[in-house]
Amino acid sequence: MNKTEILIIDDEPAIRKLLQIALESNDYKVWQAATGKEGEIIAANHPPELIILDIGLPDINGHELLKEFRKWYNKSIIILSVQNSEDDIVSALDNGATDYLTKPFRTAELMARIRSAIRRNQTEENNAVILCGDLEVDLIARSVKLNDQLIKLTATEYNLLCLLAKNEGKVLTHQYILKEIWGSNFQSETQYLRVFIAQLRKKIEINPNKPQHILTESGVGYRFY
Amino acid sequence: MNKTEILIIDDEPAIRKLLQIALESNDYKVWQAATGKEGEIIAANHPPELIILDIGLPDINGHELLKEFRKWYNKSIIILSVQNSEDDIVSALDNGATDYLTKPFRTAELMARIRSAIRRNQTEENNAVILCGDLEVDLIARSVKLNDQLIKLTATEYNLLCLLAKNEGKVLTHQYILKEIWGSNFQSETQYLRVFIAQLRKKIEINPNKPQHILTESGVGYRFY
DNA sequence: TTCTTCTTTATAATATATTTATACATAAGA
DNA sequence: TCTTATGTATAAATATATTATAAAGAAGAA
Repeated sequence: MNKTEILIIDDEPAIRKLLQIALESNDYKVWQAATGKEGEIIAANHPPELIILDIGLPDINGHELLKEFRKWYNKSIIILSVQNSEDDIVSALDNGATDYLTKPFRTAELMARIRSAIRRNQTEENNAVILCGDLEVDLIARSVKLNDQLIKLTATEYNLLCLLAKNEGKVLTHQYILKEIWGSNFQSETQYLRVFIAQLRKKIEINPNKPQHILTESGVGYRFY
Repeated sequence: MNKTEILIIDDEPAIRKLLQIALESNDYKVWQAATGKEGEIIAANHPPELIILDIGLPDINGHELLKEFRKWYNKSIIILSVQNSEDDIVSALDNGATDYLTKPFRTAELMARIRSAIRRNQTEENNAVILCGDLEVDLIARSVKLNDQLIKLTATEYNLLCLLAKNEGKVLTHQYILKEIWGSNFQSETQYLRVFIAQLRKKIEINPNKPQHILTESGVGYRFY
């Protein structure tokens, strides 16, 4: 079982330490950043399930940083602040903050608000197990079952299937899939995708010639059911 | 445009009035209940986008009521309370409350928290579907349904239908459609358009000879309903 | 190292979509 | 009524996309 990752962005070492201890004892994996810049880098490299952001950072205005995050990061962001001004709170919430707590905060309350925020992240899309007819994809165990029979997939095959399964019913374009699985330099390598789709079909379709799960949308991409 | 509906469950008439005025001036439709029982009935009959629940109701324990709601109601519930005890807050959040404010609250902050809670309810999927009688175009999934039956369209057919559906009721000229779908070098290829309109009609019209959705505006273009 | 497994590249066969062509239908004006 | 402009129906020809298959190359484990 992978631990849920949380990123703390706060310039006060004492607060970071306090949070770290509280979070780790609740079985979270903690990343820490003392500046906004550092926080952005860590978040980009290891997108966490939740960000705790101190609004009063030395290097960058917290409200601006929040807006920056919200351009690409859509999980929870809890704001910590010594400011208790209503304007600050309203502005942060309207810029997409999930919650806003003023320092000093009560640890148990913060933990409850963190649990609540993380719970809300878990929409069906990022569910732990995706069920689809005879097919079952367990995102935590990284296993795939067809009619309760374990199926062996290579890393690439698994990643591809996950991407499709997480977007059940949606057409994913070739370009999008290539970008997600191989990276943005591979967006024109449609052939890779074809080979791997064929391999996946051989493994997860009852009749690979008449696929039930991975459907072709000619000229556009693939769709999973 | 329908107003977003909010249900207030609070036994204090003064608070209800205060909230009603604040909410209505922010263009919400407000339902009110003075007891937990009443609140459950209203919520069941008119499921609101958000519930504001006073935890200290006379007829029923607020925490129990919250649990009851969470068995079937999965939109936002904001708790109001005179209690500022950490246990109360933690318990409410862990039982599925979206947020928790203590009375007296600051109106602007409450409004911001309401906006934030409602914003999170709105997944992209709810916004990107064009409904048109028996026809449904899902722009995210890139799928088209006729009477809830999935219809298979080619890339060009789909693009054409989208363009028409996005401009429901407007006449789109041949030239404009050709420019949008095929590019500006194809503005004189009226024949392409005719072929594809015919194909679309075959697929989305109950009776392609008497089209209900794609109407011909002779000499000008096409109009979608 | 050697063997195995996985990924990348390449090719022919097949399927699907788009374009082009032709015949027919309808309505408006001379 | 005939002509003309516009639209519909249909299908063949062409272009493009996809599948099936296999071999070459790369990476990893024994």
